[in-house]
Amino acid sequence: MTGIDGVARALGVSTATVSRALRGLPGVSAATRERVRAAAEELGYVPSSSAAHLASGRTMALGVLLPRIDEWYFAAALEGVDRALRAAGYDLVVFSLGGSGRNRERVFHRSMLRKRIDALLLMCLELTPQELAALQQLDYPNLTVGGYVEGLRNVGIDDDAAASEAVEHLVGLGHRKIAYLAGGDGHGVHFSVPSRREAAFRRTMRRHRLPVRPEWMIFGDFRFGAAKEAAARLLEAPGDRPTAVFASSDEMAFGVLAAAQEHGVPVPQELSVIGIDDHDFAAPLGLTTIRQDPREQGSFAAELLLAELQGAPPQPDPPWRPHELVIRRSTAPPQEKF
Amino acid sequence: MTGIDGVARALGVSTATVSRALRGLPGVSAATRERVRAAAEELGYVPSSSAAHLASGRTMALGVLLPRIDEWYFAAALEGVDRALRAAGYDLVVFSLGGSGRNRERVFHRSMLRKRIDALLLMCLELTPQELAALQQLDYPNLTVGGYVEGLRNVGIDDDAAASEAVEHLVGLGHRKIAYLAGGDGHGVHFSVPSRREAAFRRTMRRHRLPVRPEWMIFGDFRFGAAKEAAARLLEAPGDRPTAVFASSDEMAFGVLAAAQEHGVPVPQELSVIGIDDHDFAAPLGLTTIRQDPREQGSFAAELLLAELQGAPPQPDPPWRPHELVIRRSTAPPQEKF
DNA sequence: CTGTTAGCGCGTTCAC
DNA sequence: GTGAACGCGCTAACAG
Repeated sequence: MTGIDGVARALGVSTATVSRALRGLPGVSAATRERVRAAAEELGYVPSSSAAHLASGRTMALGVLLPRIDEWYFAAALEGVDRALRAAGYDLVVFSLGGSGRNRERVFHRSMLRKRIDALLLMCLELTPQELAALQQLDYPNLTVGGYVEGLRNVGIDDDAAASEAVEHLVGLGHRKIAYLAGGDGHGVHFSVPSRREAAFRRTMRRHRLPVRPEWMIFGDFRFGAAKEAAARLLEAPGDRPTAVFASSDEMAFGVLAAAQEHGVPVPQELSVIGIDDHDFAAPLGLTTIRQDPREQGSFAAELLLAELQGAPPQPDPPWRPHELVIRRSTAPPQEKF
Repeated sequence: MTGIDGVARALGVSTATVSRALRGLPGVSAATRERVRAAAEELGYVPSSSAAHLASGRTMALGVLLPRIDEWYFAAALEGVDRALRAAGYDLVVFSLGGSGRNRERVFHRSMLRKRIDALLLMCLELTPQELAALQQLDYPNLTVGGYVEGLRNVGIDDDAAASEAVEHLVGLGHRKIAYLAGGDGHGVHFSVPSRREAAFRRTMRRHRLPVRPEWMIFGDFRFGAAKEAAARLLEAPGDRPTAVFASSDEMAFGVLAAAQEHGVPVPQELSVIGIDDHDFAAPLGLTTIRQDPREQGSFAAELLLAELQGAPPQPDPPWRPHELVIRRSTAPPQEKF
């Protein structure tokens, strides 16, 4: 709990010298620097981030605002962010909306504004105009990851292309009767990814002159349980059945697989299933999917922000992060039934 | 970006009055208080947490140190912590070891020590004696959640009892040939939960005079893929086959279900499966399990720490958090084969 | 290469 | 009920 002057006094040098030595700034002889390091180590001295912030204007911390932590994409992206920050000596401050829109106001008008962070990452959120204004007023360097906000730069995959490639894969296999399993709005926290993917689905279907049947547009809220139930209803419905389902997330695709299994519908013989994500379970379950890498996206976004904090010119338009079709056992040509 | 004196000047009062009014301290007339509030709102004033920290000694932030963010238990517990903190106006600083032991040293000797937090939560970690000493020296109020560290208080379920009840359930159904699927050490970050559960398994088996067969003690590293492969090897092995598997986490139990399905082993007729967690997928998949609630555990732990920060006497020994057997479709009496 | 000094923006005594 | 002044622990600008 020693302060900087404790170290300084112990060595008979000034606090400025200690500060410079410890931060690797020039203007300190190698000998002094070593003595300072040793003394700091000895005394267990670590600078106070608050005092350093006050004096320097930098908090050495980055904030992440997200809808909730306990969801595959968010947790993985957060891990990626943290990895990048660690490498740069930054700390991570997390603001979760906790799955409800309730405390948005509080977050935007209290926590975030307490000058605890140097930059802000928004994860998969849509903002109201007021919130956007509040954000711009703070003028932290900021970035969106995995979502689109008008007027903010975004890091993530090209959801249009990704969804479109999924459909192309199915169509290429010969499918014409394709159902779409839509994701939700993040438990009360609207975001724009689901609508992009759905729009891409519709567009691609239209391009191939394939019908988009309303009863085959089902909703799974990005969750296993809900997706399984929706898929079960789809499979139980009388009349025509789709030969393929495009689930707009892997977790929902798993729900489709579970429903198909319970209904005795063999995959891929009678039903092809494709997802988006390449969730950890996808490979062992043999799910064909469009892979994305949230950890990489988080790291990439954090590094972009860190570079700007270190004076790099803001990159106006970050490149799409890669996605890739991974073909496994859950998709195959449709089996004609006469 | 106005400071406290901006507000003070705008009203012709002193900064002390502004500070008192905004924090709800006594000694301010209702009228002045309201004028201050209005002006602060108007000017968009929010106190700097760093300055407040320096002046008051409190950061109004809590730190969480965990092995990695992107795992079911950790992410959910973190969400619970965040919920409790939000309610109390605290911020959350996350230190992830990122799945490797590499940066432990850095975390313990730099980040954590930068006086950014008022208290620290350790999630599922084991500490070296040196680390424990470093921690005690910091003398933050601290707590372990979901893991056991000698000398620190722990919040979590009674893993002994939980694992034991799982075995009792199987034994009660008539199973005598029970395999155990062990979890790993958190990707290089040792922790003590796996060994507790395994010990409880062995003890309970012994109590019932049931054999613990080495070839039925398999390892799944707490992950779906690894668990599925281990279970597949178990099912393929020549000779006797267990009638039940106790997986020490739900995610691993899912791996067993997947392997059983691929090998045409019907669950629960020829194989009963039980897990621990009550993961989101457990109900839709019909998995019998021992439920725990990591969100609640996180909230509970955070509230304990917050109470102590507000002067409550430290609770020496937090009560076990509840767990509960949830019986679903994956367990049944063994089917005798003659 | 090193030391001195002046704040950073607040909370907190004391006075009044 | 209110204000003036001090200091939290550090960095940055300037002197030497």
